[in-house]
Order: sequence, then C-alpha cells, then structure tokens
Amino acid sequence: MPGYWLMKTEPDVFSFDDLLKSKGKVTCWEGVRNYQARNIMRDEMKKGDKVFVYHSRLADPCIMGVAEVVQEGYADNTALDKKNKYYDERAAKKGESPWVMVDIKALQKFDKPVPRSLLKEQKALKDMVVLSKGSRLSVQPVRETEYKLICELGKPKKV
DNA sequence: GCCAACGTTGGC
DNA sequence: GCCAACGTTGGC
Repeated sequence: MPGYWLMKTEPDVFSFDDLLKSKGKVTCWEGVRNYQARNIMRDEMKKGDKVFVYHSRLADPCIMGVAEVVQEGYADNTALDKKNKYYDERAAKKGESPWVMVDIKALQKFDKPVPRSLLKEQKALKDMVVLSKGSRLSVQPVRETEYKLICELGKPKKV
C-alpha cells in the first residue's frame, strides 16, 4: 500500500511544469532544511508513494498534480557546495550533509489544479495538514481518503 | 533547559 | 507587502 504525501514549492523557484520539463520528468527534491520534513523523506517516503505537488505563496495556492517517489531518501549534498543556494555552512564544516532528498517523477498534471479555496470547502478535508493554520511543514503526510478525493477534484468528470 | 530574539514561511 | 505563526539559535 503506497503512502501519500504533499510537497510544497514556490512555483517561481520550481513549478510542476518545471518538473514536467525535467529529464525523464524526474527531479531531486533538494533544499529542504527542516528536520521534521527531512525525517519524513529519510524514514517514511517509499518508492511508489504518491506525492501532491503544491504551489505555495500565490493568491490562491493550489495542488498542481501528482508525482511518485522514484528514489528514496539520500544525502542532499547541495548543503556542502558553497556556491549552491542551499549551502549550509554548519554541514559543510562537518563535511557531511545531514539533509536528505528524494527523487520524484511527475505522473499527471491535474486537468484543473485544485485551489486551496476549494480544499477548504471540503468537509472531508478539514483535518488536512496543509489547511491547518500556520502549518509550515513543506513535506507532509496525506491520508488515503484525502488523496482520492483530491484526485477526483482535479479530474472532473467530462460532462 | 528555558525562553527571548531572530529569520523565514506562506496565507491573505 | 503585511504580519501571524513557526522553527531555530544562543545567552543565561
């Protein structure tokens, strides 16, 4: 049974379209510098798990589509590269990155990206992590029921 | 080990 | 752009 996750990104930094344009529609999810999110990527995300890609910091943030984990957690060595924007001086001094990334592959862009405003209208989604006030976790779990409902919202039946 | 100060996230 | 909420840092 696959797990389900949601990963946030600012679309001007890296968007779902950027993922679709990536070689093999695969990218490494670099730059996460938060321990809770790291632990999820390191310990919990498994190959074949489904991942919602969420665009944050928009007037109406939205879930753009679905990806899957194709490579489980491994060291994010962008932390060691001084020229990289995700450089982490403390990690570099140790000579070893404590940070972790996974690789994900785009599976499907929603016909209609699912906006946060629509998520909030769904009673069944009221406990979603992403909707809780002040939630800043950039890699977070999604329940199977939530996953299925959101996929339906993203692919409305043709009339 | 507490907690104030700080920097960042992210909805609005 | 504002600012509340959050995670991290560092002085004590």
